[in-house]
Amino acid sequence: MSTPIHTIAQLYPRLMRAMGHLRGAVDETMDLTYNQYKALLTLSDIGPCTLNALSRELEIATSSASQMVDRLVAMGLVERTPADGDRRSIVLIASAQGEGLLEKVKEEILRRYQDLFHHLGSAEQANLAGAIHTLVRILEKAIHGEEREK
Amino acid sequence: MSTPIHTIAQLYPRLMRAMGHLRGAVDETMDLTYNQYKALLTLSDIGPCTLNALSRELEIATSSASQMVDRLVAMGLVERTPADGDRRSIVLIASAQGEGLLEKVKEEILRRYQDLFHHLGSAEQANLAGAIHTLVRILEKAIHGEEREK
DNA sequence: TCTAATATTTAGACATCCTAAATATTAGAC
DNA sequence: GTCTAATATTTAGGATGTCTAAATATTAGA
Repeated sequence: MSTPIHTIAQLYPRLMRAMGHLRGAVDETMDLTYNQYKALLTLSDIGPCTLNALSRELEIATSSASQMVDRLVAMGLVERTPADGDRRSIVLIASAQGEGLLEKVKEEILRRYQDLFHHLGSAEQANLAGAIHTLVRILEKAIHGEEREK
Repeated sequence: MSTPIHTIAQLYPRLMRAMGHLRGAVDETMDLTYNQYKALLTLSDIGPCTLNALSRELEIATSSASQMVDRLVAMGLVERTPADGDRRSIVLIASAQGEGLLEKVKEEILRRYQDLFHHLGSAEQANLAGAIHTLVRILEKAIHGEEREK
């Protein structure tokens, strides 16, 4: 038996390692840990939100998100303000400094990828970009479908 | 400017999140942490090796690998034996139990992926498998090229 | 108004990672 | 041949990131 799903499961370990290298390229470009980068980026992407919403998006416990935000606030990258309307809630936003850092990291990632991929011919670069695009599109579709089922 | 590399850098956050879901599917299928799974799988893939070789492969400090191996040995999944020839070295191998666990996890990942992807048509499943295959092939080529430069 | 639900934080525990230092062994200069 | 430098691993101490459970504060609803 060799369905596409078998192929995917079989490729998973190699995919995992290859992605590790791609992530390593990101790690090297910043002072943040990868999880801090992920949290800041998520916050910037989804915009002002509560701690609850952020923890749901990151798929971690609310208490973990609380501590993560503690560190980001201490670094001046995120701001905590009380929500008006519900005094239990707080509103989180990426600070101007946080947004600036994300911008800088984005540029550095680009430079790092140019180093990593400059050996590939332009056809292979285009194939890679196409494969990533396809992967993201289909995975997002599958994940979205799964979430609706719950 | 919009080269393929720009596209890749731009897609990176979405790729990271989508891959997170794929990894989540793995996490749920086992009692090991993800890092323990990764270490065990790597050990199984590269075969008997020293701690140094394993830490290089996992791209973590040797001392971190030492602790990781401590836990895997305590669980009976890995065996530490003194290397003959160089008494400073040890040889690590995945135990029969460790290999058995990897086999079981592989089957469970397959089941999990069948759930995750069953909504997609077979054409989309084939596209996804193709994209992953392309991604792995090209990333491994780029990484290999980079390592040679060092 | 009192109880239950919701939003966040705090506490305690474990895994993972790091750097630096300790230990043991081997290799190489001389 | 011996002494020093390099190598392989472990141990120690510290930071982050995660969890569950419990504490606190506030809101919603019977």
